[in-house]
Amino acid sequence: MNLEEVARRAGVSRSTVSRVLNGSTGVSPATRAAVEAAVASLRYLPNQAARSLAGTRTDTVAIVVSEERDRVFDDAFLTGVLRGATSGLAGRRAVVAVNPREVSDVDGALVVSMSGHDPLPRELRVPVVLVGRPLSCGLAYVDSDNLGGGVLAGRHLIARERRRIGVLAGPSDVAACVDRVAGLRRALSSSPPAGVITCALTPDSGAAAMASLLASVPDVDGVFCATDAIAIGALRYLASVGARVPEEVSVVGFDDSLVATVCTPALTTVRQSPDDLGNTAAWRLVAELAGEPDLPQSIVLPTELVVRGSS
Amino acid sequence: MNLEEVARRAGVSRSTVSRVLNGSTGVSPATRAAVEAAVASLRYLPNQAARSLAGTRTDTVAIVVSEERDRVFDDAFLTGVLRGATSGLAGRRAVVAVNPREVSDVDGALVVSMSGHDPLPRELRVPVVLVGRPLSCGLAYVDSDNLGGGVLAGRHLIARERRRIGVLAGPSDVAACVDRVAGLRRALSSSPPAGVITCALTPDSGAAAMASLLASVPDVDGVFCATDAIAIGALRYLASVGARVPEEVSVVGFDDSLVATVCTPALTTVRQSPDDLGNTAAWRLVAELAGEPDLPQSIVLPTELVVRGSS
DNA sequence: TCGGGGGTTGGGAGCGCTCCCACGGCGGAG
DNA sequence: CTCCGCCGTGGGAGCGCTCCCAACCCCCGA
Repeated sequence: MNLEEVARRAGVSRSTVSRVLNGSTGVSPATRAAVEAAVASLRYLPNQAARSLAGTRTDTVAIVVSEERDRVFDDAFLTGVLRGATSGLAGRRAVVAVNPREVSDVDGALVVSMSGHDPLPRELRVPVVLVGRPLSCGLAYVDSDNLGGGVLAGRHLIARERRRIGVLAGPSDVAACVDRVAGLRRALSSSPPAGVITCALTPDSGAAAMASLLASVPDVDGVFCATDAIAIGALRYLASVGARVPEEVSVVGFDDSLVATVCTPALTTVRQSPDDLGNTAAWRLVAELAGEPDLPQSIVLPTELVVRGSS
Repeated sequence: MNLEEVARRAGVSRSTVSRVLNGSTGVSPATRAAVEAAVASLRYLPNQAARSLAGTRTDTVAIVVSEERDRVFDDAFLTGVLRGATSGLAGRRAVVAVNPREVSDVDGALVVSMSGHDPLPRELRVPVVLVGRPLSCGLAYVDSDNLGGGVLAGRHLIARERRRIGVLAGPSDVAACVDRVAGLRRALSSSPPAGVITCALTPDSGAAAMASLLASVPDVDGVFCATDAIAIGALRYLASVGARVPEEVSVVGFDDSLVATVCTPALTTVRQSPDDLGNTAAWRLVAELAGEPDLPQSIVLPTELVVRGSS
């Protein structure tokens, strides 16, 4: 089943069918109708390989998940982004890859990378949109309003009359964490945090960080954690030393992952929407591929405070 | 950059380069080395579109995530399968799709579908391997040993001297749930469950199911939940009515998702490995595409009981 | 010495499509 | 009425590769 057959069926030429199938300017309505009828009755599907070979585009976009370290991504974050992205790709094929080097023959790429300094996106010779703000390079990106979310968390802790606030900040090379903590600092401007501990993005690391925070600031009464995973560890440690949450210490996380609703007490956190992130990034990439002018270099999606029992 | 250039650089013909790049029988060692050197120095990457067009395969596999209902999949399950699958695809490209109808121009497909009766895989005109046992069709599949896991859970409840065991069974058209419950029944053969409630795969639905189980079997002392998500709801409901877990009621889940470690008490559950599932399915598909004979129609991966505080 | 065969290699054809140019027919202007 | 220009259409070229067949070379046996 190829163009030629459709053309024969419609009583026109290959070229005309191609015109109808594509942008198709300058085809008379009658001809167009005939072609469309032939396409429908033959259930014709264009051969993507031939299209790519002859044309200048592949109608394929790479989704690169750069997961260098162990499971830095919240699984729900990743599936959300993936789900949003695939639905926003407007008919283009999505090839997923873990390694950007594997990527070739695509029109563009969506790169989900936690590490803010990842040089790999630059090596792709196609338009790239990042999911998550990069720390170093100047590529287009879509990100949650981590700074604003941090501000919300900070204001909330202040409203709860917390005065000795500690921060479990996550890694210093993860832009999202950096921004979240920056937001908190902004909200706390008059009274800076009593202690800031960097840590990895796991509950265990969060627990360890909570321990050292408590060691250096024994009277801490509020803890802002850069991610829910860290907060889970913090809660666990606090419980293990008998500190009451939220009476003695308020704990606020970030992400609103599923665990935030399940832990005890349920976690006050800042919600972001991974689906929207993926979807928006896909939209931005598609727009760029379509040649739309004046596209924003960065897009920031709102975050929202969700108050639960831990604060 | 095309074959011709590589050929010129290596001082051979297009055909010879092609031979080296592919299975390549009958190329002299010297020639092969020259070609490989040229390929390397030119950083040549074959054009996938041209390959697909000229050859009989596309080196592309579809990963179809058939997520009809709302979020039936545990996110961690999906990311695990995806991660495992992409790494097991042996260099083939993976295109992800939500709808099998979008899929064309692929050599084969991996279908992750919760619904056991999905007719869509059959419509794909390529080899298909399912992740998860289908209820109706006879396609090749890879699945966790849900039955065996159910048996482990049942034996565990018996060892805990539970005698009035209830089941929150999940939906009756989800093969994994059906199998898990069947395993439990097998372990409990001499004393069948005191009550079986079907429910959706969400904590809320689990909580509601726990309520009706408690209504019909007030003295229930053990609950087997077909998934951790259901178990979370059950725990929540039990806590809300003041039932002590595990003293009065033992609760066992299935999946060993992250929440199982976070809830209170931590959940005894059956562990499966989504990564292995995806990886094995990919391997099976690749083997079939490579024409390997005598491939198993079904592959079942082991599950493992993880005992925590809830039982 | 000559012919035959196997191991290597080269080149043509063609996959299905897009792009581009050329061609025919029609209407309006001169 | 003729000429020009435009709209709509057809067909050639060629994208980069694989597949197939033919050509070649060298070594062996007769």
